Amino acid sequence: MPVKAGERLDPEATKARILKAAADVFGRRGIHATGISDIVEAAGASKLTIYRNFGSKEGLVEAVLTDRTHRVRAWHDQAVEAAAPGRDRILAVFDLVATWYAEAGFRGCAMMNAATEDRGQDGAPRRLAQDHLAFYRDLFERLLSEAGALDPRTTARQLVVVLEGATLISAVDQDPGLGTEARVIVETLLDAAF
Amino acid sequence: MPVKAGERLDPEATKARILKAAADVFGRRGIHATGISDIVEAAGASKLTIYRNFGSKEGLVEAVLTDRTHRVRAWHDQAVEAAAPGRDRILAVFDLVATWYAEAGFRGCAMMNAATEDRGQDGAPRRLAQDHLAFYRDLFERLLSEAGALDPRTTARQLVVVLEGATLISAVDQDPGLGTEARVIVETLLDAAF
DNA sequence: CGATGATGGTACCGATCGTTCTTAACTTGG
DNA sequence: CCAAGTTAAGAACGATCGGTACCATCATCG
Repeated sequence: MPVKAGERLDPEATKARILKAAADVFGRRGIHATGISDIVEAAGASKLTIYRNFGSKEGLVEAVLTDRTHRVRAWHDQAVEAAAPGRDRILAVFDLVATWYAEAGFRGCAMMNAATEDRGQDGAPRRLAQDHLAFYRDLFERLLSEAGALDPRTTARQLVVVLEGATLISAVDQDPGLGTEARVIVETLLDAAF
Repeated sequence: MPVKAGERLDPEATKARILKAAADVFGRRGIHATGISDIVEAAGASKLTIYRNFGSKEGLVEAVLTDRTHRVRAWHDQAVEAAAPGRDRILAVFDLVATWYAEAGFRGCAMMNAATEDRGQDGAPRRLAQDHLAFYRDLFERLLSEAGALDPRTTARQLVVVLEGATLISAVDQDPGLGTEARVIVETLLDAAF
C-alpha cells in the first residue's frame, strides 16, 4: 500500500494517529482484551512504529490515558468558561458529560475503566484515575467558591460522586438518560449548598 | 498431600471453596489478569475439579458473580429489616456499604468491575451488573414508597447513582471516607424527596 | 541523485493462557 | 474388600499474547 504524504512519515501525525486508534479500541473492547495487533489494524501502523514510539503496551496505555485526561480537562475548562458565572458553570460540566452519555456505544470514563481493569496494581492507570478525580474536585471547588457556596470543598466532593456514579451507570445500562438524572441531583445538592 | 475427610470429597463444599477463592482473587487482581492456575493455587483444588464443576473460566466467572449478587442482596435485605421503618431503612443501606469501604483493599462492586472489564461484550457480566443495579433501584423504590416519598422511582434512581459513585471512588482512591460522604448526600436528597 | 531515516508487512520468539488428558491416591457404598 | 467415583498434581496442547528482527519501500534533504 502506498504511503500518503503528509499523513505518514510525519512522526507527530503518526503518533497522534496511533493514540487516537488505540484510545478508540481500548475504550470499546477494554485494555486487556485488546492486543497490539488490534491496534496495528485500527491505526494502520506497524508494530515496529508503535513500539518505537511508546516502548511497550504499558507505555501506550499510559500515553493514551494521559492524552485523554488532558483533552477532557481542556473540554471542561472551555465549556465552563463559555457558561455564565455562578451555578450555570457547574451545570455546564454536567451538560457536557450528558453529551458523552448520548454518544453511541458510550463506555464510561477511560481513566476509571483502566484503573478498574488494573485493580490491585499501583501503576499509571490508577495514578491517572486519581489525578482525574482530583481535577474534577478542584474544578468544582473553584466554581463553587466563585459562586459563593457555604462549603465548596465538601460540595465539590459530592458532585464528583454524582458525576462518576452517573457515568458508570450510563455505561453499564447503555442509558443516556443519566445525563438529565445527574443534573437533577446536582440542582438539589446546589440548592442545599448556598 | 493427603485429603482431609469432610472438607474435600464433598462436592458442595468443594464448589463453595472454589467459589470463595475465585471471588477473592478475581476481586483483588481483576478477572482478566487472573489465570486458572491462580485459582487452583488459591482454592487448593485441581484444574480438573474446576472445569468439572464450572465448565470454563467464563462459567466460573458467571457462578462467582451470581453467588456474589445473591449474597449482597441477602445482606441488604437483612440490614434493612433490622432498621426502623422510614428513612432509617434507606440509610441502613449506605451504612452497610460504608463497612465494605472500610475493609482493607476494598476493590469496588464485583459486578460493576466485571462489566467494566468485559465492556463491549453482551455476556453474563454485563447482564448481572444490570440486574444488580435493578435490585438496588427496586429496593430503594420500595423503601421510599413505604416511607411516603413524593416520587419514589425518581429518588430511587438518584440514590443508586450516589451509591455506585461512592463505591467506585472509594475503590479508586482507597478512601473509606466515601461512606460518610455518601450518607450526607443521601440525607440531602431525602430532605428534598418528601 | 544518493544518503538517511521512518514506515508497513511479516515472520518469528518465548511466555502464558484456557483447556484437556493422564495417573495415582483417596473416600465411599455395597 | 473391591468397584466406582472423586480428587490433586501436573504434563501437554493449541492458541494467542507482548515484543523483536528483517527487509523492501517511501519521503525528505543535502
